[in-house]
Amino acid sequence: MDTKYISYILTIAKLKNMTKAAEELYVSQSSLSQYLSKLEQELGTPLFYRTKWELVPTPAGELYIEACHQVMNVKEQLYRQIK
Amino acid sequence: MDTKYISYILTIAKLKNMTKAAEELYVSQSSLSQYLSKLEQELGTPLFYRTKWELVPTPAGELYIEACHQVMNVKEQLYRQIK
DNA sequence: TAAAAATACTCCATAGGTATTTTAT
DNA sequence: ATAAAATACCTATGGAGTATTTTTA
Repeated sequence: MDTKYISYILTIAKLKNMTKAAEELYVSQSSLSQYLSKLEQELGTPLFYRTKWELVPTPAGELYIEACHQVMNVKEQLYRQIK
Repeated sequence: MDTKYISYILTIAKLKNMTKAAEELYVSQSSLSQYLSKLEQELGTPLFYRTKWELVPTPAGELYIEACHQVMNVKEQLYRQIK
C-alpha cells in the first residue's frame, strides 16, 4: 500500500468513474485501469463492480476504501506533527 | 508512504544499524542508505541521528516510526478481513 | 583505524503514456 | 451506438546493485 496509489482508489471511489478519476489525478485512463487490475489481481478479489454507469465497490472494496481513509488520516496527522 | 518502505524504516528502528537492517530486508546497504536520505530530504528533517554504534531516532523519527506502526496495523487488519 | 554510512555510477524493471479494441447497456 | 474500461505496445524514470569513499568515535 502506497499513499500515492491510495489516492487513486479514493478518487475512483469518490467519482465512481475511472475516466473522470484519471482526469482529476492527472494520469491517463489507461494507467488507472492498469493499476486497479493489478491491485485486484494481487488481492485475489475485485474491488469494484463495473457497470456502464458507475463503479460500485464490492464488499472487499468497501473494506479497502475504509483502510485507505485510515492510512491517509495517519499520514496527514504525521505531517502536521512533523511540521 | 509505502508499506514496502515503511518496513525499511521499522527494521532500521528495530536493529539501530543500517547494514544489519539491509541484510534482514534482503536489500543492499547502499539502497537502504539512499532511501533514508531521500525520505529525510523530502520531509525536511532527519529521522535518525548517526553515531558510530547506533542509529537513534530524532523526535521527528519517533513520530514517523509510530505512524509506520499504525499504517502496518491498518494493512494487517485489512488483509485479515479480506481473506 | 575499523566499522558503518554515504556517494558515484550503472543498469534494468516497471510505471505510465498513446493508440486501439472490447465491453456493457 | 456510445461512453467507459481493458488491452497491446513502447518509452523513460527511478529504484536497486556494485564498487568506492567518507565519516564517526
